[in-house]
Amino acid sequence: MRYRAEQKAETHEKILGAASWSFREHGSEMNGIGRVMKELGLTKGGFYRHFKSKGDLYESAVARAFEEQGSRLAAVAQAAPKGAGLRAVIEQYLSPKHLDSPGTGCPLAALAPEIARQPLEVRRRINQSLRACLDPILPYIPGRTIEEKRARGFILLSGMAGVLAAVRAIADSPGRARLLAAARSFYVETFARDETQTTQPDPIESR
Amino acid sequence: MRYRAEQKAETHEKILGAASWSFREHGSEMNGIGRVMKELGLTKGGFYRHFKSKGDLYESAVARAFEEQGSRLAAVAQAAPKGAGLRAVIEQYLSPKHLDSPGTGCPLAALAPEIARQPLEVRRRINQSLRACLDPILPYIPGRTIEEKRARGFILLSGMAGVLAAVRAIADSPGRARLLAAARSFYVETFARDETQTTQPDPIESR
DNA sequence: TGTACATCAGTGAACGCGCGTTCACTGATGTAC
DNA sequence: TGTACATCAGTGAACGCGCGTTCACTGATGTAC
Repeated sequence: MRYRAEQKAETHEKILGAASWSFREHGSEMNGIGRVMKELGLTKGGFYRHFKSKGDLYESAVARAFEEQGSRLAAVAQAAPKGAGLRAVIEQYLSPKHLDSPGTGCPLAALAPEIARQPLEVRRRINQSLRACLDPILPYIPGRTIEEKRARGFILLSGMAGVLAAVRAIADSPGRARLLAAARSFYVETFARDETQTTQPDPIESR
Repeated sequence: MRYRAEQKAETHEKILGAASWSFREHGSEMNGIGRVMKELGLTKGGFYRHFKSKGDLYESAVARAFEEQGSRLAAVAQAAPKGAGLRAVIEQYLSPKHLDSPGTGCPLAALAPEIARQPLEVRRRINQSLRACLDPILPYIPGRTIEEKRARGFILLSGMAGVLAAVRAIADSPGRARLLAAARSFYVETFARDETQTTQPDPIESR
């Protein structure tokens, strides 16, 4: 049957969204096209009207996830009080909510080693969106050149992603919460201390 | 055919070693029992004389990988000049060699998100070996209590693992090297600066 | 010391299963007249 | 406005494949006598 004219674009978006969630939540290998399509109430045969292959979907879905993550970071930074943008970003990133919802969270924390195993061509495309994901927080990062800011932003984001992934791997629940809180303090102190001290007087100092 | 009495234990070790490498190099889902056994010149049917299931192998191999990583960290720290143990650990961890050999490197950098998706029971067992992996570097970490040292050690190791995994995901080779070097400087400065200043006079200060 | 037997690490064929992908088909909608 | 036709998003059965797992079998070695 043929549907409304915009239907195809809508379905395409729905597949992308569901896959973007599913890949982050379960990893690429554990989650098949069939499952993604079934979640949307569709059959897997129709998938190939929208994407060339599973690899094509993976590229698009992970790239999309990085773009979404970038938007989220930008929104959090902008919503924060003046001079506390980076701190807000760190606190959101290392929050219990982000810890418990990998499917809607940062793709770096959910998929980094898996992305590293992808062929060069796939990594190249994903790298572009990773860079785009970093851009929104660069204004909040100290550094003389844009390259310095980029490097420091990358170190911050990948470090936090590592902590998040590692804490997710821990079984003991109170231990998780404690380590996540300790990491939050550490990253705020290390990356956002200057920010809160110099740009705005802030009576409540962390630690 | 029956082999020498010690043969079984030897084969068991060989499977464990090959799987430990293979899981880190290719991830759990992309690497099957058949491939691991074939690498050893064996057939996959014989696998079940040594392990209950693939999951059993995964647990053992990842735990083994963490223990090996712990030994490596201990060796690096002990081989370093007095007062530069942590710095040596960081420089080894964030070295180009470690970057290019995930199969023999830190399992946290190669598998963290995948471990996070494992059932609770598996994570519990792996957590023990993760903790054991952390122990060797605790003496080099500042902190008033053992819990403080553990938290700080965890933040250091998981942060570096995140950086390593993220750099591995980058396609551009000079960019990789540059970011890895920047991360190395950052972690040395942030975690090992006190060490080189207080415990031993060191004329060459990083940065 | 020599012989018969039990053991069991490893073999290789077979299994059911879910995967990614293909394809003939369907039928509601857009279009041409 | 009404009718005939073309389009193509989505269906559902089928495919080959590699996976994890099972199992009857093999045969060199250890052990009992």
